[in-house]
Amino acid sequence: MTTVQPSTRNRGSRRAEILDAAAELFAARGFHGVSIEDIGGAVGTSGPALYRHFSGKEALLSEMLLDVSERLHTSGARRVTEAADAEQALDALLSCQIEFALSHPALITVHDRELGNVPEPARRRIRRLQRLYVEEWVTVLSELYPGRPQAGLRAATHAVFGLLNSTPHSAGELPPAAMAELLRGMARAALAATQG
Amino acid sequence: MTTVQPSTRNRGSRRAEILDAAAELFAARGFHGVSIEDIGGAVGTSGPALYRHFSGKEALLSEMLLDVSERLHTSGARRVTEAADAEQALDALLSCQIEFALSHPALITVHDRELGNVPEPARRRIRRLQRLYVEEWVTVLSELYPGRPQAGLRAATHAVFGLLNSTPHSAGELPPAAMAELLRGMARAALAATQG
DNA sequence: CGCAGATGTTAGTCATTATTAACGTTACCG
DNA sequence: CGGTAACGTTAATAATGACTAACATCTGCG
Repeated sequence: MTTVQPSTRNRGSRRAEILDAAAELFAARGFHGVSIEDIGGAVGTSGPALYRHFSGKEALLSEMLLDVSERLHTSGARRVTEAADAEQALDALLSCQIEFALSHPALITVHDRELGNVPEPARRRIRRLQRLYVEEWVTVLSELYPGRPQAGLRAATHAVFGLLNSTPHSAGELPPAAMAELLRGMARAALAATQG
Repeated sequence: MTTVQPSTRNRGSRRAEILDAAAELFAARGFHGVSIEDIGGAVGTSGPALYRHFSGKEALLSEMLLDVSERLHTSGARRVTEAADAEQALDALLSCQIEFALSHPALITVHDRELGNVPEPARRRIRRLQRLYVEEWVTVLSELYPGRPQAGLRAATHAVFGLLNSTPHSAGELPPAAMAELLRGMARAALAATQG
């Protein structure tokens, strides 16, 4: 009855659709709280159809987190090299992170909750990308606030991530643009306060 | 063989022990990623022994989250009423939250991840306590920074929670006292930057 | 002593769930 | 046309896991 033209569809669009749906579900109920059947249902197919696109549930999660880590890291890195000075570099990092957090809250949520469920080959790669991303921030901050110990800057970076990623918890309190400006201002001030 | 004196034990100490172990496990692997068997194993008994202390897995989680919400809310409320002015009240709130986050990272983690798995009678109570706690912050902030819209202050409060609760992610980067001071300074600055 | 209560244990039970198997269908390509 | 690749479907299968039942044990108290 409902005949959707299958092969006219964009190549790989199905994979993306599944990843999106899974991200929402994982964010809402946690990796183990979501069944393959749930994910299938969310994209209109039922259950085992997923195995035509992913080798398993863990592989799906792995790909999702790997993609997020890569996007954050590479877009951050690119914008930093384009920046004229440390001040602008920090602005670029803040923009990237805020834009991502506001437009993909589910991905952000899953990204910092579910690493523990990623199996080992991929886990290491994701960790490495996360570490590199943090180091981008620390490098910029070191240049901007010289003389402050790296350990403190690293902790401050994590704290700012926590601040920026709070977005999913305050869903809809403010319009996105206002939220973005609020977060940027708070993050900048928090980082500047890094030294007592 | 290994005979531990059972009834000489502190009354209710077993419950607390179980709650502690469960908090660690839930924080590490998520509610659905932990089995009753796992929790039992973590306290030296095996599996169904838990049902002597809790009516089920969900009840265990409910009690855990209810307790956290209550402790945050009531200790915050008490210290706020003791404060001489809004400035001191904010300091008190910051102290409570930071102390709690640093000393019970697992509880903090579970508290803001697993509300969705709490069944309905308790869910509502926890939500109410959380809302009240946020309102304590917003009230103090309104007094401290008059003229700023409540919606912005609410969003800022959530953002500061995210900042302070980042503790589990930067485990051991800094000694606790230094971490506490760093977080306090960053949070204060972030809140002060609430207005553009 | 002998019972009560608190706390465990092991062996079911029953549902859920990831994954695989076996089997269509549809569209394009030679 | 005929075949093949992409994509789905509905049954198994096999494991896991929450919860219950039936059965100890041990302490303290009358």
